[in-house]
Amino acid sequence: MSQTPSPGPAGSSQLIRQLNAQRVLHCMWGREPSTATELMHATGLTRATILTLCRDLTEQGWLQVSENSRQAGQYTKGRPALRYAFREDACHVIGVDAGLHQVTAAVANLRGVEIGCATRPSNPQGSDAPLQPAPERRRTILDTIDAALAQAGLTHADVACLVIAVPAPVDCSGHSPKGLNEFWSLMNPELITLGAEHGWDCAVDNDANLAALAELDLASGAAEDSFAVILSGERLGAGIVMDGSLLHQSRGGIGELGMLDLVQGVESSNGLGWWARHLAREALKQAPGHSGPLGAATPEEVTSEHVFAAAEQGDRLALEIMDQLADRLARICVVLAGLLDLDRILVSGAIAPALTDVAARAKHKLTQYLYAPWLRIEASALGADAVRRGAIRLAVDRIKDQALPGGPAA
Amino acid sequence: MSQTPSPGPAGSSQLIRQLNAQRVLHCMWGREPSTATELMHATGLTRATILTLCRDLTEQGWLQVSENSRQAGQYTKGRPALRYAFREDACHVIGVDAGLHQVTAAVANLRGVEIGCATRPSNPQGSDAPLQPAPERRRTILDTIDAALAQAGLTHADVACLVIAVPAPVDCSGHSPKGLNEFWSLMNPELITLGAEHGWDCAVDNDANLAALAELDLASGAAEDSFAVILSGERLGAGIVMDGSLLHQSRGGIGELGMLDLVQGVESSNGLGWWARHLAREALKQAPGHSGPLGAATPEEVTSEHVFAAAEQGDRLALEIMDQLADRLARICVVLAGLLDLDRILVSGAIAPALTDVAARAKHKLTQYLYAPWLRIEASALGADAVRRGAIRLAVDRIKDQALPGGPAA
DNA sequence: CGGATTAAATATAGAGTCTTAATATAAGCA
DNA sequence: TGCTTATATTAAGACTCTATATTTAATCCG
Repeated sequence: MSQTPSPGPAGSSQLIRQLNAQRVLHCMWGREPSTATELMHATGLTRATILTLCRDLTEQGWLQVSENSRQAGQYTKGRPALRYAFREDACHVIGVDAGLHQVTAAVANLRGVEIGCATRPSNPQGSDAPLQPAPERRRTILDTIDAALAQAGLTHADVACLVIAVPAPVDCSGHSPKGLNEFWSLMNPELITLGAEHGWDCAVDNDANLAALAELDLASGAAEDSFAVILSGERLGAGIVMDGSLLHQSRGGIGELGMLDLVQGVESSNGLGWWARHLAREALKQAPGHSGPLGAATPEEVTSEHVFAAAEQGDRLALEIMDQLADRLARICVVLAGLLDLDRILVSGAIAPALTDVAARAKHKLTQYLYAPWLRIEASALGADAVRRGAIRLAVDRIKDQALPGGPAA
Repeated sequence: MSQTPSPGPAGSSQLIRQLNAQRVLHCMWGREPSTATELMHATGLTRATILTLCRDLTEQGWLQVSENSRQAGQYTKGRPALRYAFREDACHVIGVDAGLHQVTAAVANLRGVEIGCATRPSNPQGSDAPLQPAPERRRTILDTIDAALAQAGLTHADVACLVIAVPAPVDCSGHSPKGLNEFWSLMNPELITLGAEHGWDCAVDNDANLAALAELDLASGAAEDSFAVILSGERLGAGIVMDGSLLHQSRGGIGELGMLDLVQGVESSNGLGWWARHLAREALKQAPGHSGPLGAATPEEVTSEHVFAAAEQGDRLALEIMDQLADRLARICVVLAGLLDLDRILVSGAIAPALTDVAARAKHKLTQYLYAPWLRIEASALGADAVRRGAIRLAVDRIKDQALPGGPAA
C-alpha cells in the first residue's frame, strides 16, 4: 500500500474557473480595453484571479495585451496597468438575409461590424418564372457568401458561424414545415446543412425573428423591455421579444400573422407594401384623371414606392392611402400589444423609412381601441438592413455563448 | 513576516457547494426517499460529496433519514444504504384564490398537498351593493387564511409563503394599476403587504396566470410545451406558458383580452359564462313559450348553469347556444394559437367541467380558420380549483428557489 | 541623477471544494 | 465463523479562489 496518489481532473472545481473565464470575457466582449482593476470592480474577483484568467484568455486567442497602458488610464502615478483588449478579429461570422427576391450576405467580426457584403438576385421581382429550385437557391447563397468573403479578404477557415434568415417559419433545429407550403420549402431548402460543408456552426431562423434580434441589439441595456418587430413588405410577419429575450418555441411558428384574417379592418396578412400598391391601383381606376403626382403612374405599373413618394409631395389620394395603412397598422398593434402588453412596436423592412408618419398616425389611432399610453409605435431605423444585422447578431451570440471550450479556433 | 494566516471565507468556493446542495434538494423535492447511489446517478457527484450534502440538508431540516433502508432497495446483499427522505412538512404555504364573489384559502405542504381549506363570501353574487371597500376585503382574506390554518391545525409560525390570486392585472412587484380601473384596485388593495404582518414571503398575481401555472404542474415532464389557459366566467382572461415557463413582464398585462373587441365574431372580452346567460335571455325573449328544459326559467332568472344543464338534456335552444359559444371560443383560439403557435389551449375556471363538448366543437370549427393539427383544445380538469392550485404551486416554487440560505425556518 | 511615492504585478500561504482510492462497516449466505 | 457484497467513512491529491506580503515599473521632486 502506498503511492498511487492519483491524477485526474479534480472534478467540478474547474467548472467555477470556466464560469469566471466566461464572465470576464463577456465583460470585455466588444468593449474598450480594460485593466485588471476595472475587471475587479465589474466581476468582484481578486486581482490575482483576474490576471490569471486574462493570461489564459490571451493564450486561447480571445484577448490581446494592448500597449497604450497609460494613455487611457485616468491616473498618472504608479506602475502602469496591463491593458487587455477584446480581439474582435479572433474569428468571424456570416449573416445572410436570404429573401424572396434577393440574397445578401455579410461577413462581420465579433463586434458585429461588417467587413464585407455582397448581394445576388434570386427569383427576380416582377418575373413570372417559377421559383428557383432548391439546388439553385443553395448555390446562389453559397456564391453570395463567397463574394462577401472575397470582399472582406478572408477565407472559409476564418469563419466560425453562419446564420441564415429566410421568409418562412423555422423550427428549433433549422427546418421549415415540409409538404405544407411549397413556398416555405423553396425558401429554406434544408439550408441548415450549408454550414457543415465548411465545418461552421450554423443556424437558420425566420426573418422577422432576426429583425427583432437586431432591434434588441440597438436597445442594449434595456433588458426589461418587450416589443414586437413587424416585417411589412408583401406579407406580414412578426418577431416578438419579451423581457429582453426572443420568444421562440420548438415549431418556430410564433409571429405568424395568419390570424389577422379574423381582425376587423385588417382581414388579411398582406403587408403594408402590398396594401399600398393595391389601394393605389383601386384608387387610380376609380379616378382615372387624377392630377396629383400619383397620377403619373398607370394602375398597372403603380408600386408602393410611388405611393410613398406622392404622399411626400402632398398628393391627396396618396395621403388617403397612408391614412388607411395607419388604420390597418393600428389594429395590428392593438392585437399584439393588447395581448402581450408590449412596450413598443417597430415597423421594419425595406419600406420602413417611408412609414415614419404612418407609425405616428397609427399610434394616434390606436388610442380609440386600447389604453396603453406607454406604447411606442415607430419605424425601425434599420430598414432593409434589419434582417441581415439580426443574423449577424445571432451568429455573434452563438460564438459568445459557446465561447470558452478551447478558444476561437472554430 | 510570519503567521498571520488569515481567516475569512475563501470566496466563491462556497458557491459551488450551494449550487450542489440546491441540486440535490431539487432532485429529492416531492419525490420518494433516495439513497446516495441514486443521487450519484442523478447528479453526477461522488458518494462522499452526496453524503456530506445530505447530512447538511438534514441538519438544516430539509431532509430526514428514512428507516426502511432495505425494503425499497432492489438489492438484498451488502450493507444497507442510508435513505434520505424529503421533509414535505419542513414548512407550509398558503394559496389564496381571492375572486370577485368568494375567497378561498388553502394551506399546503411542500409537496403542494392541501391540508386545510376554507371559503368565505365576498361581494355576494346577485347583490347590487357596491363592492367591498379595501379594509373589509383585506379582513375577509385574513379571516379565510386563519380558518384554513385552523383546519390544518397549524399556526402562523408554520407558514413560509403566501400567494394570492386576484382578478386583475398585477405587476412584477405585486401591485395592480391604480386610478385606472376602480375594480382592479378593489380586487387587489395592496394585498402584497398582507404577508409582512406575519413575516411571510408574499406574492400576488393574476388569476389566469396562476391557473396556467397549475396546468403546468399537471403537465410536469413536458418542459417543451406551450399553452394558454383561458379563464372564462364573466370576463375573459388568459395565462400563457411558453416552453414550460409562464410569460410575465413588468407591467403584468399579458393575457388581458380587451383586444378581442376587434376580432370578428367575438367583439368583446365577456366570458363564456356571461355569453351563455346573455344568449339564453335573448332566446327566451324571442321564444316565450319554449317547451324544452330551458323554458323552465324566465329570461330574468336564467343563468349559465341552466343553459349547460338544459344542453345536457338535449334542449334545442341550449344546444344552439353551446354552438355559438364554441364558435366564439374557436375564434379566440385562432388568435392565441395562431400568433403564439401553441400546443394546446385549456379552458378553465368554475364552468370548465360543463365545457368539454364546447371545447371539442371549437377544435373542429377552428380548422376552417387555422391549420394547426397539433393543437388541442380542452376543458381543464381542475375547474374551480385551478386558480388556488396555481397559487400553491407558485408558493412552493418560491420556497424551492430560495431554499438554501439557512433552512426552511421561514 | 537618485530617492520617495504610487499603483500594479507577482509570489506565497490558507481555506474550501470536489475526486479518488483505501479502509471500515453492516448486512446476507454458506 | 468466514466469505461476499454494497455501502459508509476517511485520508490524500488537485484545483480554485482569497488575502497578504513582496517585487516591479513608472512618475515626481529635490
